[in-house]
Amino acid sequence: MVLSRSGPVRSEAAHQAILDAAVALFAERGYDHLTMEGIARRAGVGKQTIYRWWPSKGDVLAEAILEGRLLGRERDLPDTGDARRDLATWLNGLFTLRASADGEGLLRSLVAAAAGSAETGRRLRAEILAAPLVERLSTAMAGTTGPRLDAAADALLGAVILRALSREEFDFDDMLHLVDAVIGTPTPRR
Amino acid sequence: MVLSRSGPVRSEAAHQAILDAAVALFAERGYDHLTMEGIARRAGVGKQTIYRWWPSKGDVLAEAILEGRLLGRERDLPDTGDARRDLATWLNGLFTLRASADGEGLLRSLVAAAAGSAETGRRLRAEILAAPLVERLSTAMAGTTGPRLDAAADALLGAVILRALSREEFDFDDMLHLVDAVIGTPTPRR
Amino acid sequence: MVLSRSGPVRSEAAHQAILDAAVALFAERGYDHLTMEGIARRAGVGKQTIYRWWPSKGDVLAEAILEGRLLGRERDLPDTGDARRDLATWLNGLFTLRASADGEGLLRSLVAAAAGSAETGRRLRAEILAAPLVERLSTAMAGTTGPRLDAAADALLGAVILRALSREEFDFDDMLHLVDAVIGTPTPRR
Amino acid sequence: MVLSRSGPVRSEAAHQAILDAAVALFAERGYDHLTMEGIARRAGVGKQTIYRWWPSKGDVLAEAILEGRLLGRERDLPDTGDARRDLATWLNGLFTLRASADGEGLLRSLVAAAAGSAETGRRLRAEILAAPLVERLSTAMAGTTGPRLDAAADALLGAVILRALSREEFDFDDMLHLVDAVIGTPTPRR
DNA sequence: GGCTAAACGAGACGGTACGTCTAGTCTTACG
DNA sequence: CGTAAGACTAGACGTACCGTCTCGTTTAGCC
Repeated sequence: MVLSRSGPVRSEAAHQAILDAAVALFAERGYDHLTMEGIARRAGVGKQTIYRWWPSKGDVLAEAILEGRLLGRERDLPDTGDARRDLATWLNGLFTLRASADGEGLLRSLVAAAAGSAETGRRLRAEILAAPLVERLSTAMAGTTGPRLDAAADALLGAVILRALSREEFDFDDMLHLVDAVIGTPTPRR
Repeated sequence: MVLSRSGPVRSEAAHQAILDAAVALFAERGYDHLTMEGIARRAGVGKQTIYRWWPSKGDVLAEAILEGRLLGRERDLPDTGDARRDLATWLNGLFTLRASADGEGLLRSLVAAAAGSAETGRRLRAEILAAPLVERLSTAMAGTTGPRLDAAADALLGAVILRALSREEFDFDDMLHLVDAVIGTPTPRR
Repeated sequence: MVLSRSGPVRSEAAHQAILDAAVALFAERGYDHLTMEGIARRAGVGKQTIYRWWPSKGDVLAEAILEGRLLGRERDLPDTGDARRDLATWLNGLFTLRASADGEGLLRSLVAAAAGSAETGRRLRAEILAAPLVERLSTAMAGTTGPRLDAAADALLGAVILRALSREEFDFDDMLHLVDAVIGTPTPRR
Repeated sequence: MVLSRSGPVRSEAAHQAILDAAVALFAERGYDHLTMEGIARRAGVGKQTIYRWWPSKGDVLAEAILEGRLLGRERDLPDTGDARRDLATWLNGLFTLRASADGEGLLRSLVAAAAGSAETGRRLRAEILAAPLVERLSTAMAGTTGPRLDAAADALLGAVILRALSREEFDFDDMLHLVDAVIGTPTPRR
């Protein structure tokens, strides 16, 4: 028999409003302009209601990512039959993502969030690398599995992150080189 | 002929004290506990003296990195003749770096700094990847050069960064798999 | 016969627990650290149960005063035959009352309560001045009655309150002077 | 020679703006609706600027009283030659003071402030009782001085405070009785 | 050697956000 | 339907830093 306490239950409306607000503000202004106070204001919610359920802004964001509110469609890998180009396209898409307002890269903001919040960090890797990427990569690498496959996935995503952090320009060809370096294309041109 | 103004010149003592303080505080408490006010206090310097020469705390840190005050010795690649193991050792060292005080990873703090400051971002990639790594990698990859070589270097460092952000445990073997995935060791033993 | 309503009736246990808690917290920490939340917590009672029966913390306190839970014994006037000294002793006792915890004067806390709550204000004067003081004063003032007697009582108690608010030190002699000033002792020796 | 520190000096504009704001808000809404945040907002000042110079809202108010911004003119005693009536008039004026907005008595608010802040408490007694009252009282009491005179002054002001706290109605005649009780008018009528 | 001007330490300023606390209302499940 | 529990919106608390702006003091070159 369960020792269930009485009393009101978590408000789903507030829960959703908070996630909505967090995602909207994150997309508009980036991670370090994201504030608990701002989220509460936008969501029409008391600050305490946020602190009651999440310890930090990073964790609010982490839940939003998990629910696919951030990076929702960007995780879809194209499938043209050419895995090499598909991967490069997907990586380029990730690299190119912009937050609408001031052009601050969304990926860079996501990295800032990950650096500041353990939960977001865990999810950044887990969610983005999820099934589709690893699967396609496995095929492209002739059935490689296990730690070696994971390493390859980390290498691809990590390289894109590093490049986003560096603020340099990279184009589609650069992403192709990256894919080649990782899936080990036999004769790299040039 | 120079139109030289009169008056005192930049105080080298203050300059060094600021960098020292910034590095010390960064190592002790990580990037997001690093504050301009704290640096000024520790350095025994007026805040204005910092703002006069650097626009943000990220840029103070960037200069410290450039001068090798951060990651000084960690950038040295061991040379045992086995490039594969040397690279894995070096990557593992980078991954393992801890800030002394509260165990927050130094690499993760560095990433936070890079996410917040363009200058630090530029240098994170440029300084760490500098000559030694790329050179050794080139040898290990049978003379590969150009964008493909850069891609390989990005992949290695990026993967380590991603793994640091994820807060998961990775050991030396995992780093070996990573190196294998990138330099394309022919027959990876599982 | 009374048309009695159905359903549960006011819980006497809760009622008493609330008053007990309020008195205890008031004595420990003074009026402005007294909170509805704290009372509810200490009494093991829902906040709503308090709000259902009292509009403010001041009114909870007011009821406690009425029931003699606060200032219970302090209202007893000594009776040595010397009304002048008896009154001074009683006033001095009132002035000297301390809340146990941090030494904040109980009388001062009571005044804070009275300033914040009409009900407490009413009772502060009515309960403390009640019968014994006025009666003794009447005797001491040779049978004075009516508004003049009330004024004298107000003067005595008010002066003590004012002195408590001022945080200055007053001793027994000062209280004697006060009594003399009000009951009009013929030749005050300096 | 004074060891004076360098650096900016206290802003007189901010200082005055804060006192102005505090007085205005106090008069409008009473002591317990007075907030540091509200003062800062109204004064156009950062909260820290208030906390830098005063430990609590009570102390801000205390300074305002000292400067005569509160109770400025109310401290003037009329002088018609009839000390008894002059005193009653003055006491009645004090009792009758209203804060404009919601009718909460100003004197009661002042008492709340005094109960909460040592500095305000000290000044409530010291400033209001200052010279004029004591002097007039001395005359009215046939040259009485010293502790007995102080006691009489405390009795008058204290009684008015107590009456303000009690929320009962008192009229001019009641104040006359009070004065009579204290200055010892020989034959109190009725 | 006096003058000018910038760099310095110190730190006050108007602000924003923090994370905590309490107010008073509302919701749920129990008895 | 009164209750214990506690979630809700609202907003004040006092603190920490932000980046800017004085202050007076301390150096340089320059006349």
